[in-house]
Amino acid sequence: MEDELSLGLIVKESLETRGFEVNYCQDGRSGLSSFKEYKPDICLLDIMLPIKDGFTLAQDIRKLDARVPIIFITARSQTPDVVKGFELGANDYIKKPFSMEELIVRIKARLSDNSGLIEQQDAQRSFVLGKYQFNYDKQVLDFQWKEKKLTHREAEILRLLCIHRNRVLERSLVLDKVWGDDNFFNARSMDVFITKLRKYLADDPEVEILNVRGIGYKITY
Amino acid sequence: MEDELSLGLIVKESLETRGFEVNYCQDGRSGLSSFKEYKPDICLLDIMLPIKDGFTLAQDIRKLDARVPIIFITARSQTPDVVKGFELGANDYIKKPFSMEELIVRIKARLSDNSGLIEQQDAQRSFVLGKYQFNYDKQVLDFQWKEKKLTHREAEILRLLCIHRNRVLERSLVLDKVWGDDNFFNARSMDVFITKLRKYLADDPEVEILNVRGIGYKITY
DNA sequence: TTTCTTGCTTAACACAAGTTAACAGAATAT
DNA sequence: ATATTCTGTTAACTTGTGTTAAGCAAGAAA
Repeated sequence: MEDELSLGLIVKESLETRGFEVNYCQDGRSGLSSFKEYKPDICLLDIMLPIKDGFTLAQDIRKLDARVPIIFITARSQTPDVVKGFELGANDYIKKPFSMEELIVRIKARLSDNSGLIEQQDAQRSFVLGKYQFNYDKQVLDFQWKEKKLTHREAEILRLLCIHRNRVLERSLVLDKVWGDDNFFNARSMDVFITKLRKYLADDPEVEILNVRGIGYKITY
Repeated sequence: MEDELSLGLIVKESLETRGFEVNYCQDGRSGLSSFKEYKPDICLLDIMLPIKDGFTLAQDIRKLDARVPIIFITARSQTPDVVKGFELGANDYIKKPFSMEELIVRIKARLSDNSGLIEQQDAQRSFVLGKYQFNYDKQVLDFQWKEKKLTHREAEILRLLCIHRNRVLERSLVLDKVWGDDNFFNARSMDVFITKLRKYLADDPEVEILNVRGIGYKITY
């Protein structure tokens, strides 16, 4: 959805070259009906559009979809315009002239915002360790019929180990992620947790938490 | 976290004038330790910082927290710098010179990205918890044929837990939202409510309220 | 070997949270 | 007006969790 025929077409074609599917409209009214029809993943709007301006279009789109990312791409670079853009629910505001590379990283940034929570859920939350089954959310470690309840700390450390299966997990990374502070005492505390986890995992000799002296730990299974 | 003493201070003071709480660091290393200590809602980084540059700092922060918004504010406006910034996980990239108004709307835009889903869920008033059905407005918890009436307090706490499903719900947040005051006695009172809720939810072992020592509770189902 | 460092293990400890019951005030019923 | 029930708070005691310390074991360096 762009104004100047030439620039709009250039953007459209550049994006298509990089694998984006683009719906290009030359005025605000057709922009809105195109939005309704195609339900795009993201909207790039100019402000100065014929028939219905970009600000109004953004408002209309927001009424239909509170979450779709809206980026203004416009020559109107005055602060009040930028502020208005954001206040109408835009997620970014790019001033002309701009480079295609910058436009693309900004598009990707806004696309990935919305998948943020999904990504988080993607982060693995359940693991099979040899004959054990570990569920991070429930904080339980199952072995055959018996179930061992883990504390939050235990579960966090075990999850970090599992995510780094067969690779070295640095002590400092665990300390920063779990304790938020890498100091001597927390490091000693972590030793204690490693001992506990090894005890819990002792029933299957295939599963081992190996030490990498001076660096960290590595789980193998 | 800024470089030029003067500009950084101006930004800090402008933001404070508008009610933001600002932690200003003059080099990358202190920026990182300040991040660990204060867990800010958003990070504004310059690229050219003494000791540890802003790109590296951004990477370090991303390792600790995959979701906190990071905005680069910098004089380095070349496209490759912008691209690098976004690739390291930045959420916006503002080029100097900029207006405070623009900075503020961009900060707000990034802050609201992350709270978007939470806000939306804040409105949720009815939940399915494993085999239970919980209606916040009616203050009832249904299990199969039987219906348990909840008190207002019980319903409020259960709702907060549900909204934060599989995430840790901080004690202080509950105390502030439900009691309006986070003190020792209210905290003990909250313990009693947690015990009650666990009893009510005991019929489905899939539903559990887990404790996270020193922080709060997490419901899983 | 000796010496130094790093990691392992156990136990004691402090404090956070769990449980139960008694209590007090408010709301409701008699 | 009085009794009863409901709701939330307070208290006392128990249990759970994470930290600290101390001694020992294993590796690396001298």
